[in-house]
Amino acid sequence: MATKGEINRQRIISTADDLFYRQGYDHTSFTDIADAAEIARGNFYYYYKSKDEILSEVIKKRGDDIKHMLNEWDQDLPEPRDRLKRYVSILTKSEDEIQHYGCPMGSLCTELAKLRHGLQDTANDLLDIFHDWLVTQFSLLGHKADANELALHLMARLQGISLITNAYQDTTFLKREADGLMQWVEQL
Amino acid sequence: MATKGEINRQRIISTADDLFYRQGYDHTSFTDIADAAEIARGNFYYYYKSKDEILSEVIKKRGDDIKHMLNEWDQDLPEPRDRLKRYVSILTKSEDEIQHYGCPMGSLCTELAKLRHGLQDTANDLLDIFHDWLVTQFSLLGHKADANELALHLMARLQGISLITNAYQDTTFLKREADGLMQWVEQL
DNA sequence: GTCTATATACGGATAGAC
DNA sequence: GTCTATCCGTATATAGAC
Repeated sequence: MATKGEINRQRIISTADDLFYRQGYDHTSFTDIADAAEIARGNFYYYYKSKDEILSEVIKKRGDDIKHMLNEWDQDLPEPRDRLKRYVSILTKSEDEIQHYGCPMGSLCTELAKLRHGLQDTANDLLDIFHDWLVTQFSLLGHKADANELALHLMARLQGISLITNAYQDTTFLKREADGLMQWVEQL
Repeated sequence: MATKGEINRQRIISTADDLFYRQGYDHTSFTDIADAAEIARGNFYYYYKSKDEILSEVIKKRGDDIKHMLNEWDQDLPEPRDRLKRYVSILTKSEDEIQHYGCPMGSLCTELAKLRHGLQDTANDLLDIFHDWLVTQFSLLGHKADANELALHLMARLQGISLITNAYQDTTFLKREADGLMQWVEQL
């Protein structure tokens, strides 16, 4: 049963999630979140006692979302090679978001590193979820010995492509690189 | 002749340059810069009329620094392949900075995109300086037709490696990827 | 649980004495 | 050119009426 309080808590977190992605964590104020979620600013602290706590919940939510997505991929795609291709296709499937706001994980990790924020390690857990899943897929493909290296390599490729696409606000490069990565996965 | 005013202007910009890199632009206050440069906060506006103007000057300085560096490389290294290797070796030569603060250009572009800052295009000019230089080197190497693609590809690789290194605060991956890129340049 | 009003700190930016 | 004092807006966070 979803009480009204739980609905409000969820709305705060998903609104903050969206705004942190589009504007950055530090640059997003309580007023921004309150206005977007249509919840009075003062009423806010009834649900969460600090901005850090909201960030912590946002990261937790993102982790749950990623795990849920990877579980779906595992169920839909029995072949590890198809799963890796699905991973690469994140680029083309979310090219509009990447163009305007970059990668949600990558840009958050970059920002928290500059802020020397205490939740930096927590944000890295998001990278680890993908990393561990990729290691599994590369291992299943018969690259057990260098699965860790391949996983990090592929993640870094996606991060670099996202960053350049976001900086130039243009998806031409992204499309070409996504094609190249698909062939790379194909030939593994 | 360097007047005292010019020395102060330079000190403000190079202090801001350093702090914008390590803390981010938005997160760096006038107080931070004033304290680090040992110049009174009020005295500050005698030299620059806004924080944006300081950012603009910092970007200009970074551009000048990059151009100067590339000119030196051109003079020291007659072979385009050696020049490309020198570019890749940025990673290992500045691995400590990358580990703690990421790539100065990449992290600035990422931040300005989130802030929807008016100087975003100006920051992209820094990327263009490298891009144009890389296009020249790939063309000289006989890859004139796809020099643009190769240049963007290589830049994105460095950005991805820098971001992952910065997030995990570990240079193991960077060293391995730098080796891989060296081989890639060798086999072109 | 929800609202208004407000405390407190710090941001960028300015005025004016010296 | 250099300093102190200060304006004004906004940030996070809290108090307390309802």
